[in-house]
Amino acid sequence: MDNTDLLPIGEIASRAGLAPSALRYYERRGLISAVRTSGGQRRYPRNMLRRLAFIRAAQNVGLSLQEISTALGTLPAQRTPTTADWARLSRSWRNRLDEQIAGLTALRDGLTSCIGCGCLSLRRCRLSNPNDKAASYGAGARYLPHALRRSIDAESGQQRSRNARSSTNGLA
Amino acid sequence: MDNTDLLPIGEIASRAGLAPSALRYYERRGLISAVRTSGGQRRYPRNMLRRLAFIRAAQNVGLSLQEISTALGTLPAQRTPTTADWARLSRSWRNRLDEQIAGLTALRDGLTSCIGCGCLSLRRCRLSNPNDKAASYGAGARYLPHALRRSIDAESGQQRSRNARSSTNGLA
DNA sequence: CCTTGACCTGAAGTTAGGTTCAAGTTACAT
DNA sequence: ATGTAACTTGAACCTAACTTCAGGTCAAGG
Repeated sequence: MDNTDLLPIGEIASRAGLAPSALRYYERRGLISAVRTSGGQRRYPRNMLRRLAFIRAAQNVGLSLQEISTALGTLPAQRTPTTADWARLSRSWRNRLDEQIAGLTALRDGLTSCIGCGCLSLRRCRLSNPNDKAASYGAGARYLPHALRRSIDAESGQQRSRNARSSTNGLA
Repeated sequence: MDNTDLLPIGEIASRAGLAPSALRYYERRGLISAVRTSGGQRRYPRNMLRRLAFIRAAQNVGLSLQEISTALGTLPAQRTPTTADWARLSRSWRNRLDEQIAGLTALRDGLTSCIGCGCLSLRRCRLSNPNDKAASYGAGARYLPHALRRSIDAESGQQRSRNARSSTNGLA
């Protein structure tokens, strides 16, 4: 029951439902660490499973490894995190999930009315472009979860350079 | 009002809220096409905006370009798609969104109870690994939208090759 | 005619989150 | 002592959905 039992990477990976390569990758990214045997092999304490579980749960909520890394950084450095520590970290997920759910619900409802009226991609449709006015579209999409969002006000920007304002009409 | 007014790529892109490079990319992927001027420049009819709106809406629902491409392939080849055509395509999105919403809701509710009991990553938590048994985790995750899912039963597989069965216990 | 902004192509680069490979080393059961 | 499964590393590769770049062409106003 003492934590002197250290597990090799394959064992930990298997129990966490991850590939060993993923654990090495996480280590490179600074999300986890391991002690080493004299021969250089990684050994993990059992509570690493908690950390890995947290990482997976966070990913499922839609957080990037970057965000997860930041969150993990707020854990106490020298003592083993308590359940309260983990709970604190996961508390903020709720809002995120609420937002995601709200966004998808809005999208669904918009879609439903579109199907009802057959207006998809015609004027007055929340899901799509008005007939001739640019990009007022996407009103619903703003509520979408980050991982689901594409091409709307993303930092990879779709009309940020030249040709943003083309000619006949602007951004409406 | 006749569709002899053909728009250049910058114009169409701007109105659709996309980058010209995205349109060229879609063309390479076979999602759209364009007529060309004698000089080889692309010209798009106005109703291309519908198609682009569809593509964006579909992406927002979480479909990949591959899936969208398949869907577009079911449109009538020689006539201009009607609103009914577009509505048919988008009808199936509803189920998808319903599933996504249900999945996120389940995840949120699981999270809420986890926060309540402080059990995150301990036994009996729907969001995380049981203390010592591998990967029964993910039950909730299966309901997650494709774009949000990672590392659970994805085709990029996390323990599919060797070391799937490590030692002390299997997949539970 | 001439300028200039928009357009063309193919190839390469980008980000995220890993996986796969090659070549070599370690750990442990027998 | 030894066989072999599991481990090590760095580098290259992977998918998706694009963007960026280089080098060159087109279109339209004046």
